[in-house]
Amino acid sequence: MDHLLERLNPQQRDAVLTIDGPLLIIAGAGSGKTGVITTRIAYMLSRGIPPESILAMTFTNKAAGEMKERVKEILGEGAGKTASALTISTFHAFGLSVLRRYGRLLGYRPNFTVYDTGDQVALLKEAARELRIDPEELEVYNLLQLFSGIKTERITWQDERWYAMLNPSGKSSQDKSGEEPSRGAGSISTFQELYRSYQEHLITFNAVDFDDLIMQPLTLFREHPKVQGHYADLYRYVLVDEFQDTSTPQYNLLYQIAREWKNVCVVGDDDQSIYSWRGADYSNIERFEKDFLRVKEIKLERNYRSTGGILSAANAVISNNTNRKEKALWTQIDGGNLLELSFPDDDGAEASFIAEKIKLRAYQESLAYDSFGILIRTNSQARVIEEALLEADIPYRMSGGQSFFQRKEIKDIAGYLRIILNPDDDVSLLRTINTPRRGIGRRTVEALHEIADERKISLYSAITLAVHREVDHSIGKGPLGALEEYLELTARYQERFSESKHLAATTERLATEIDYWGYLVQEFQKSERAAKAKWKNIGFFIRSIDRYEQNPDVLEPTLQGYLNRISLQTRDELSPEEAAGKVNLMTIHAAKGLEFDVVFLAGVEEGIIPHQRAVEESEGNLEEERRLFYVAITRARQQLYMTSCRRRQVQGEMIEAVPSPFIEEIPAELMLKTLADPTAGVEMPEDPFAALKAHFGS
DNA sequence: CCCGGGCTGTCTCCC
DNA sequence: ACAGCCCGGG
Repeated sequence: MDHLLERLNPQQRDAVLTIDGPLLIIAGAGSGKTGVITTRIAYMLSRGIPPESILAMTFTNKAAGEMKERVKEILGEGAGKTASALTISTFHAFGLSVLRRYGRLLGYRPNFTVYDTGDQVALLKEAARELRIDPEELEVYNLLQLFSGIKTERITWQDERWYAMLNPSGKSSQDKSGEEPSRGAGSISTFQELYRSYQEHLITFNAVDFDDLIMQPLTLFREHPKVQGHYADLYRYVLVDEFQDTSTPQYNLLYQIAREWKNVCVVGDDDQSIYSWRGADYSNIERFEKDFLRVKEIKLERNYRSTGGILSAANAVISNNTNRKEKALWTQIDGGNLLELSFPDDDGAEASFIAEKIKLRAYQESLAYDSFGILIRTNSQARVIEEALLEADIPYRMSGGQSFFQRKEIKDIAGYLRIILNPDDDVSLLRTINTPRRGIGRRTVEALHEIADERKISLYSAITLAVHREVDHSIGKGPLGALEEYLELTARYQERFSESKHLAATTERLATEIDYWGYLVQEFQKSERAAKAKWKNIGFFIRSIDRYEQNPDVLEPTLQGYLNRISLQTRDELSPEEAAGKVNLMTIHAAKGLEFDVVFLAGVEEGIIPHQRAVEESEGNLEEERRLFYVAITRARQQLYMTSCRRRQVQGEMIEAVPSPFIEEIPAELMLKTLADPTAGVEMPEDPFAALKAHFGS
């Protein structure tokens, strides 16, 4: 322990040693924050604080896993058990565990399902269909954002600025083909009705959405003080990382847990707050100072990551923001290379510039590919870059895009698992009822809906009624037989999953029994490769279930435990092994907390960063976009390349592009403006590794 | 009544 | 260019 403390600077050491009372750590980018947090936890344990009484909240599941690993490392041999007894999780995962334990007090049956965004969309469309509102006329994603705001009490129904965004001018008002639309989809009362229906359906389906994972535990704590007391009593030491990105309900949850012992340490950096669109509010820092009296504040301002030049550029950019805690990040690392800005002709040229440059530098400086990061503002920028990397034979990983678990083929199989666990989950039922095809089409599903809507029961119950002829219906003989088989299949696997404790093997059997492979072959007749790739993913999925079952940290592996876990994994987070030796391509959001020797920031153009929709939405968003730019810059250790295309392909069309206004906020003397060709004036051998190979004789 | 082949709008960021 | 949806054949 002592030697660890010696390695820290005075502020860091203070942060580690202050374990009692409220503590606010303002940790600038690259200030060694993660090390401080993990050392602090290890220090607490070394002082004899039981691991069960420590709660640490992180921002992503990956961060939680890594924190646990690092604490284990610090503690050394034989401390695995101690580390496992710590509670380290995201707010959402924590809320989920509370609901799993006490949800029945709120009326949840123990097998409830967690809906991700895709499920929410499906549910909303269902609700609309039932209210005879044309889903075509709804901007479902915007509407879900509105509902989220309502649920988390961030906005009220009176808040008019939201409606503007839900009524895109000139679109919904034009009726096609002169026919009356089924219902006006743009009025407040319609939205309210939809919201109510959305909520009712969640309850009927025994399902929760992400916001429920925070809001329901709060309700639980309010209505059952004993439960609140249990948690408040248990967690005598609480720590929150990325505090600037906590939302108000998350803060409230934290407060309910920490207010008793008040040993609460929050770590954050207001300059890196980049999630306000999902409710993050860094004014929680001020609330914290008011709610917990005599808060000790420690600022970590020494940066150990970046060269002086990069840091100066970052500082200059962020100083344009008003309303921030004054900070003076400094470094002892010298100025380093200038930042480089170039202007490729189009996004294709940008991509090949990046690929070439990586190849060249990897060769010239023997840099490993994983020391490069390519940052993008939107996922749509990824494709061209991926193509260039493939073309150049550069191994890479795109992270932060669609999660593995959100792929269609995975959601299909997971849909079966979900319906087996919770038959009332209509969203999963609709997904699986005719996938693979079993002859149940639109009409049959409509007939089932009629039965279900009338009685306010789930579709699964409706099927049961129909199959057992306990209700009048118009379903034909063929489809009815198919429905019966579907019922039998799910019932059979309900039994198998409860009997056999081997989840992975049972899932494999299920995939075989429904002949998912045959379905893939059928669906992808034109591309056997596509079918094979998807089947391979199913294999990965089954192995991931197996890993879950084998994981010693999971005390009692269950189908529900697994499904809950994956529903919180909304983005691909690669393990260190998977990422080794690969160039990292990701959005700026996904890059928060990471660092690379060489960083490429692609698309530094007006409309991309700052993003057009962000600035249109509200004036205040410009500062958040600037913080995003700041986060991007501060990911770089040695060198930062920025590219601003002259033209760019947007939705198939080539448009003229203009450099981002943020570029002008970087002092000119820190930046080198270059032409696009990276190889200009440098000789590249045919095989970049020929010289090395010759040298080492391999 | 179901299925496959053509057509259309689409993308900000994510627990 | 890609997923989700509409329409005519079986």
